[in-house]
Amino acid sequence: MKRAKGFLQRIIQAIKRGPLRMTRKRERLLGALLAMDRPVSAAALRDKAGLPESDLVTVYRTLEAFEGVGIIQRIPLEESGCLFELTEPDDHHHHFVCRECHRTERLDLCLAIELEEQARKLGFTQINHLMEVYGLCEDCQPAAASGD
Amino acid sequence: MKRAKGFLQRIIQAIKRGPLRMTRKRERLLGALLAMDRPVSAAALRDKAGLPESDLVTVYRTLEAFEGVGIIQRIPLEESGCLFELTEPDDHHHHFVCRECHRTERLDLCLAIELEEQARKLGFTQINHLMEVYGLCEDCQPAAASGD
DNA sequence: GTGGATGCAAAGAATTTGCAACCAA
DNA sequence: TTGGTTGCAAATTCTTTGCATCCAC
Repeated sequence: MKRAKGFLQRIIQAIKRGPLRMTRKRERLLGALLAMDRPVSAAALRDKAGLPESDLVTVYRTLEAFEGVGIIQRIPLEESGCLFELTEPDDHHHHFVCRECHRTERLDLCLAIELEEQARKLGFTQINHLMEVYGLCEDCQPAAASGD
Repeated sequence: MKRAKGFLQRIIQAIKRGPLRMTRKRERLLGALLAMDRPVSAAALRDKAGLPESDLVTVYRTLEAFEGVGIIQRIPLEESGCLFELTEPDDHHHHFVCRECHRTERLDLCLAIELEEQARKLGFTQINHLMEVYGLCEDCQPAAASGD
């Protein structure tokens, strides 16, 4: 999943286009997101960015701000919580998520067109959809014991 | 969405088949679920069943038990929380959910086969998937004011 | 009688909010 | 200077847990 060259530039542009400001913390968070290049939880991101525990609030606020300019996508986990992924503004896609280690793989199957059509027929507007696949990845298989 | 005649009987059988017991509270909750015949939150179910506020714990425990025998399906909401729906044991389907009033409509489109195949290819096991469509239903449209 | 069910209180996780101090543009 | 950003503490929401008591089978 190597990023295109101008990715970071486009992201910074997207941020500065709005009323948002680029601060040192945001740079670090952005750097960490780019370095990891995979969806992470808010806490994991904070750690990777080298921010102290108390800064979880800043992480959430930053992610929310970034989500607002379309460069962060939120991936709900099966039970609770979610992961955040740095994406190009119009790159819609879903994921396979390991429910154990949270490793994710990109999923390029989507029913957006059909779902929105059906939803509109039912009278819905401002339609949005969610689709994620959960399972145990190769590294998290239960030790194949007796027969469980 | 009228239920088949023997629905309640099959449900009670499913419950008694396991180590579960039918108690007065469970009967009331089951009755409320049947009466509403649509997905509801734990709190709404408690109210509909006429149980006191303090019984939310019992509602959650009951729903968890029922989920275990396959007669309850959980529908995650867009932001947080979820709805619970009474279903026949093998009736897999998804939903359109109004993010405002939580009204839901059944969605009979599903990519289960494709998703599981792709997931297996990636080395995943114990695969599960989630797909829900959110929007504003007819009754919850924003008053079409100026141009917002 | 026995083991599952319930009541009450309290814990828990993830995320959000309020407000004063701070700093990027 | 100005208004977005951050720090700290605390609140919120939804859900789960512990444990003594209760009741269905």
